[in-house]
Amino acid sequence: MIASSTPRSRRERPAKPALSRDAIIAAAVSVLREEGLKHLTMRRLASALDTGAASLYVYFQSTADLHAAVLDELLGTVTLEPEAIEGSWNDRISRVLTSYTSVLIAHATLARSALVSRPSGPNYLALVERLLSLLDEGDVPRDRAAWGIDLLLLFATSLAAEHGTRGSADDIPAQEAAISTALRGASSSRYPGIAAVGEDLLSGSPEARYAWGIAVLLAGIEAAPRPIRETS
Amino acid sequence: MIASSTPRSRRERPAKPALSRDAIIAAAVSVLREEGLKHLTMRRLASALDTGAASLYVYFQSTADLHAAVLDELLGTVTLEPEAIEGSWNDRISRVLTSYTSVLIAHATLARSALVSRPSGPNYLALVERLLSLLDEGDVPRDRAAWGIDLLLLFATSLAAEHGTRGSADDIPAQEAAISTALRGASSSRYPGIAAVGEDLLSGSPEARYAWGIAVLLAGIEAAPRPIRETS
DNA sequence: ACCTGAACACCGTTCAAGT
DNA sequence: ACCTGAACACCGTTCAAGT
Repeated sequence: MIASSTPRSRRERPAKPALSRDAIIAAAVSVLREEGLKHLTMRRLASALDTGAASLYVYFQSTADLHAAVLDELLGTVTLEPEAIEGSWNDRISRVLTSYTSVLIAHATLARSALVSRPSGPNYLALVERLLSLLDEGDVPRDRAAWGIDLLLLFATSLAAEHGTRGSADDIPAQEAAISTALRGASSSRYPGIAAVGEDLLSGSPEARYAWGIAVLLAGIEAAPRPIRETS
Repeated sequence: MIASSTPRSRRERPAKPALSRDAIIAAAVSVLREEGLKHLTMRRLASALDTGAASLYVYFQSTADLHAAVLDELLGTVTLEPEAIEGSWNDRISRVLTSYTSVLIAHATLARSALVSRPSGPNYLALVERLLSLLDEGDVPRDRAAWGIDLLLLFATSLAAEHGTRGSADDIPAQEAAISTALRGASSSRYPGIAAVGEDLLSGSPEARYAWGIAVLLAGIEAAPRPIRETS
């Protein structure tokens, strides 16, 4: 009578894959692509892997840890060597950063993770390396390049974070309308400066503003010497 | 027998204050100060106000909406007119932005809200107004000032968001150690640029880096003309 | 109009117990 | 060592019902 639990050996279905750090990251990326970061939770991911949430804690200490790993994975798709070789080093830096930003924007909310916990994986290092060499091409002094990269990446990351999750795409117009109304409605007696500048505070496409931002940073990095801490 | 529910009229305790947008914001700020944004939830806030979470939805559409209101409230404490009148306009701008950043840092995670949904309340407008006038003092062309303010505030906000919630203060050293190890461990054959720059990628106090960042932006804003979209 | 309790549909993380 | 189910302590938001 002992119905020995036949192990139903030959797989009856896609053979539940063995758990591993890489397998989990792969599944996480696919959940991210299909449902967004909001749904990339330990529980949701576990169910995608046909296991329980607790099992994931063998591989990741926390949700933040998981997000960092996923981010590093995505950073692998950044284009470090743009096709077009012509163009100044400025242009090439700008293109690399644009690629970085669009990867982050595509995966929305993830950019905010990047802001909170700086990545330090191999793909991030490769990006830093590339930026360093481009700044070197432009004869930017090494000490400024070192700090400048932080600024450039912070800017690119922030813009992605901003665009990233302005809620669902639906309320972007609503929100811009709010800001726009606030600015336009600003009484010119209380806010004369704002009234004088007017529409220009909001003008320009995101792309134009982004490009100008990079230009400002590069010009500034070339112009502003690093502070010298000297004991007079 | 009808024990008419005596309204126990004269207050037996601090007289539950009437609900109102302002009262809720005040309570929210105090929860924020005492427990941090992580605990500033609809439910927690409701219980501080001795009511149910559902009641708050009469005044705020969502948690994001609530956070925006709280942020605007805090922006009221930014120092727009530093005492010391001496110093260049550069210094004064730097001081205003520093005040803005420290307000955001003090209330940690909130900076991330600022990144996602740009504030548009009166206190934010006052800040923009002040920055405009300082840039005007520095003879920065109006069109560049308009876009430049965005850059300056984005930078200040991002830095606050970065410092804001690197998890609990405990693991900041751990995280910096991770980055530091990653950078130092970077094989000099694979990452020659990083190896060459070395420690300098991580050098400097946060304050020095912040100050340099502002200097870079101001120099860049003065140097980089706005793009002209001309139909040749 | 405002307020409420209860419900729906979720979370992260821990832990004792199994293999 | 790895995996699991169940539990603990929470969430945001909606809704019918009350005042």
